[in-house]
Amino acid sequence: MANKVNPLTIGGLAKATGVHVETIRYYQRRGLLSEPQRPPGGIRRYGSADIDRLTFVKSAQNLGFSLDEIIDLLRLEDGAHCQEASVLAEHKLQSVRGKIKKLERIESVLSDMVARCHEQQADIACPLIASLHTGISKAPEA
Amino acid sequence: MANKVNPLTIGGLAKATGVHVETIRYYQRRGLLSEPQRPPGGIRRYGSADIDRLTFVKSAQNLGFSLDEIIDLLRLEDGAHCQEASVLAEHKLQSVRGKIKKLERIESVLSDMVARCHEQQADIACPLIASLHTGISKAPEA
DNA sequence: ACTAATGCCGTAGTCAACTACGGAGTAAGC
DNA sequence: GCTTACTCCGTAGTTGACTACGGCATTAGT
Repeated sequence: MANKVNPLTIGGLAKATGVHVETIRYYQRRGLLSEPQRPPGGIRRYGSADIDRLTFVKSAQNLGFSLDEIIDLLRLEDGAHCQEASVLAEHKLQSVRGKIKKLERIESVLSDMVARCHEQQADIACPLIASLHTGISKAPEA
Repeated sequence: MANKVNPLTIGGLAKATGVHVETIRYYQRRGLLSEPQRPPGGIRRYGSADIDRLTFVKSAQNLGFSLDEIIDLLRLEDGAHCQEASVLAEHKLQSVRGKIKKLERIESVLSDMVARCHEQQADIACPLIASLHTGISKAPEA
């Protein structure tokens, strides 16, 4: 009973996209992907539009968008809202840059600590442990 | 009934450290902070050792350690296990560097997309939305 | 025609790190 | 001595993104 344009079962769609079946069903429940009509007493079929949609979701997710944010992006999906979409993307860009800054601070503190551990020869106390007691690494929120 | 060495109630400890009362109690349940003896029919009191401990936890958390990892660090807290501690820190350092790399890739893709949105004048389609459909931004796992 | 594999569907569980709630006991200020 | 605030304790709810389960229907392969 395979449709010509929508040849895939949900399992096939899962294989084609690398997205777990249960995750696809979860996305449908969340409204990220529509559920095709189910032929009376039959099985739903999926096609390239669905693959594309899942690709979109995964791409956006890889860029750090949450599912809720992706729902927003999907509302703009026709490309007629470039302005709006780029505002969302700029916000995300700011937050990504904030996270990078924070991680870089962490990196420098951590590598300092590790370096001091390696330098230390016959000292008694571990400089890493000691540092943690002083609250040295407080990082402002991103 | 305030103790000379341990003058703080749990609420005072919360204020002194900026850690929510319920969070302190949660840490006690998780074994990150011990519960002082409760005088018969009385209330627990806390002191500077507890402040120090919470500072330790928060510092480590700010460095990206999970509570489970912090429990490990606390086992090494006496400073006699510098070697072990620095192994944990080096692992964490690797993972932090991985996260930074991944975020930097995301940053460059996002800023590209935003830039193309801004350049675009009379085009029809939004380049940002278009990019998301191609799965362009797939980032390898950290 | 029969069987193994899938699909469908609703509900429930997972993880991490909290956060909230409710009711009873205790402490502190006036 | 009264009132208000705080403590104690166990349990349950939250968030985000899934992941699993169970039972029945349907489909694909032989």
